[in-house]
Amino acid sequence: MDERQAVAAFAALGQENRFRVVRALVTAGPDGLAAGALATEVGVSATNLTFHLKELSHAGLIQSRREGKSIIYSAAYEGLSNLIAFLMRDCCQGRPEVCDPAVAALSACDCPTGDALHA
Amino acid sequence: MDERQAVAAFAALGQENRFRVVRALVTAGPDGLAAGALATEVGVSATNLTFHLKELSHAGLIQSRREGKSIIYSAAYEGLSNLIAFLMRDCCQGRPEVCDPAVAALSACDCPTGDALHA
DNA sequence: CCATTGATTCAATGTTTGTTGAAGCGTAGA
DNA sequence: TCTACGCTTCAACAAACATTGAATCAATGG
Repeated sequence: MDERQAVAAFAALGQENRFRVVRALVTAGPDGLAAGALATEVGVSATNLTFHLKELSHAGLIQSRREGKSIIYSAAYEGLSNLIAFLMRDCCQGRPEVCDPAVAALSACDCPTGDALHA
Repeated sequence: MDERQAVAAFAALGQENRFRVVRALVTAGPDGLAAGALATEVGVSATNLTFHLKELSHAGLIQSRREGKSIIYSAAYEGLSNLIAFLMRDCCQGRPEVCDPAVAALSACDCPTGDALHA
């Protein structure tokens, strides 16, 4: 991930409705959510949602697939992790002030990666 | 850090010139850089830089202090790490697809935190 | 084939954001 | 105190962004 992509991803996340979309999709897991369900959950019109979904897709943070009449959106985990990795690499630079708290947060997390850090 | 703050921080980083400012300040370390030096390094006018610095300061990503005629800006490490931590907590949710690569990036990093992970 | 449902495209609009140049404020040195 | 320097404030403007409603497209069921 280069600077241009990272900035685009940050810009995509720097909008309330888009951020909520990503959050909802990450929470939903790999199965994702249909556009209609997303619109309801986030509280925006279908038209407006489409606009934001395009933006997020272009930033590599989400992906979509058709399933019958619905279009299912899901989080692009790789894009998200690349963004975190880029942020850490960029901020780390020999300074634990930034990285340590991030790792601490990860350790407190309930996921397998967090568990591994406990060992 | 709540959602509102996180979105503001992402929006702040989602602009090329602002992103470069943060990068330059993180690289510069705790000593920071004078506004003039920053303007030169990022390649924007003094007026424009002030605009972006205000934006970043308001997002909690940088801080400033006066030193003689100059005003020295420096990275707010706490704000940055809070952002990373928030992103990881929000994205992790029991899924190693996101967290694992981030940790891998950290491990490859040359900083003390990365070194600790090697052990 | 027609009607219906789910989602996108299009055009229009109001709002926010980024950029610029001129003017102003604070600090330091002569 | 006068001048120079560094940075910020202000006002103005252009560009980008977010939102809306009407029209359109794709898939399904009767």
